[in-house]
Amino acid sequence: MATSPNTSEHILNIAEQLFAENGYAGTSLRSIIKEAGVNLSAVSYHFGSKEDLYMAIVKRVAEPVVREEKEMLAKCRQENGCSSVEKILEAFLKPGFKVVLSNGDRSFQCARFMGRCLTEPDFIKAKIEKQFEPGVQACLDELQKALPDKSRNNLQWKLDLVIAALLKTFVEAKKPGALIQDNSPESINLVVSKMVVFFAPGMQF
Amino acid sequence: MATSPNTSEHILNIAEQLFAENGYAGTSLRSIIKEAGVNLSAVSYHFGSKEDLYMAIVKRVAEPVVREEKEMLAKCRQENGCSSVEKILEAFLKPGFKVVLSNGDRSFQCARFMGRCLTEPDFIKAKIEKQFEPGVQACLDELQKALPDKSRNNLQWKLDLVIAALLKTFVEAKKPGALIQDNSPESINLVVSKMVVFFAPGMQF
DNA sequence: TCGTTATTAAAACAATCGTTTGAACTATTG
DNA sequence: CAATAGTTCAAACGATTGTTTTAATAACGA
Repeated sequence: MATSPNTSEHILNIAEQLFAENGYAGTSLRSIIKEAGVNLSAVSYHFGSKEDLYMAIVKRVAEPVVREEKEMLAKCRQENGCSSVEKILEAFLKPGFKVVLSNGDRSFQCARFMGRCLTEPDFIKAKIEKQFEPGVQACLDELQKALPDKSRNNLQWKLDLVIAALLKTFVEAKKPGALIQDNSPESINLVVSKMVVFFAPGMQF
Repeated sequence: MATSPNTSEHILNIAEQLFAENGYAGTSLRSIIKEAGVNLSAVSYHFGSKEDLYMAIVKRVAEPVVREEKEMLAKCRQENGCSSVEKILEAFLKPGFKVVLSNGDRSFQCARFMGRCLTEPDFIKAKIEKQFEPGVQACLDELQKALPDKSRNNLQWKLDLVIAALLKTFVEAKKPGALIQDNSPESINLVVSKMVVFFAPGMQF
C-alpha cells in the first residue's frame, strides 16, 4: 500500500498476493477489492473480467522472464559453439529467479503466484502455459543441440520435471527449510548453481 | 457408474474426478451430485462437509501409498545393511505409481487428483501433507543413513524436488508426450527406473 | 469557465455456493 | 407384522459469487 500510486497497479499487487495464496477459484473479487480498499467496479473498469485480471498478473511476470530466458540462451549459444548442459540449465533457470525476486517486498508473493499458477485448472492453465512457452521451446532447442543423440520427447519430459521442481521451489520460497530464503543476487546464484548441479547429471544420463 | 454399487463410493469416485480437474475451490458439491446422479444431502449424510469429502478421497489413496512406502523402505533396509540411493528412491517412488495406477478405469483420474491435491491452498494442503508425511519421513531417514555426510536440510530440499517432479508426472499422466501412458506393471517399472536414473546422481552430488 | 473524458462510487442483477431441515422411503431386526 | 434404523428426497436457508447498471466525482484540454 505504500507503493502503487495508481489504482490498477495496486489491484494487480493485491490480487497477485491473494491468488498466490488461494488460487484462482479460491480468490473472490470482493476479497481483492476489500483488501485493496477500492471499489468493485474498478476491476471491471481496469481489467474487464476476473480472468482478465488474472492473466494481466501472469503477463506482468511472464514477459520479462521469457525475454531474459531467450536472451541468455542466445548469448549462451553464441559464446560457445555448442553449449554444455550446465550452461543451458543455468541460462534457463536464472531468469525466473532474477525477475521474480527483483520485486522488493512483492518478491516472495510473486514467486508463490508463479509457482502456483501453473497448477491451476486446465481451462486457465492452457492460457498461462502459452505465455511461458517461448522460453521453454528455446531451452529445448538448445538442449537438443547439446544432446543430439537424445529424442525430443526424452528432453521434453526431463525439462518438465525440472520446471516442476523450479515451481515447487518458488511456491516454498521463504518457508522454513526451503531453498530460497532471501532475494539477494548471491543467494540467487547459489540456489541456481545448486539446482544445476542437481539436475545436470540426470539430463544426459 | 458401471462400478460403485453403493452411493458413498460412487460419490467418492465422481468427486475425485472433478476435484482432479478443477481443484478444491473450483469444484462445487452440486456439480458432483449432478454428475453422480445423487441427492445433495447424500454428501452431508455420508461424509459431513465438502472438506470431509475431499479428505476422504485423500485418505483413500494416501493410506495404501504410505503403507507400501514404509514397507518397501523397511525391506530395502534389512536386505542390504546400508541401502543405495537408487534402491531407496525406487522404494519411495514405486508405491505411488503402483497404488494409483491399480484403480482400473479410475487410474488416471486418481493420478491427477493426487498430483494436484498437494498444490491446493495452504489451509487444506496442511491436512493433505499430514497424510503423506510418514512415508516422506521414512524415506528421509533411509537417505540419511545412505548419505551420512549430507545434512538433513540438504536431503530435505532434494527430496522435495523429487516429489514435485513425481506429482507433475501424475498430473500429466496419459497426456501426449507425458511419461505415463498406460498403467501396466511393465510401464510402471520403466517409468520408475527412468526417474531413479534421472534423480539418483543429483541426490549424492 | 465550459464541455468532455477518465475514474470511482453505490446498488442491484441473476446465479450459485455449502449447509440444514423435515418428511418420505427402504431395509433390517425382533 | 410392527418397529427401528438407515438412506434418500425436495426444498429452503442465508451468504457469496462475477458481472452490469446508473449516477457521482475528478481531471483535463479548449
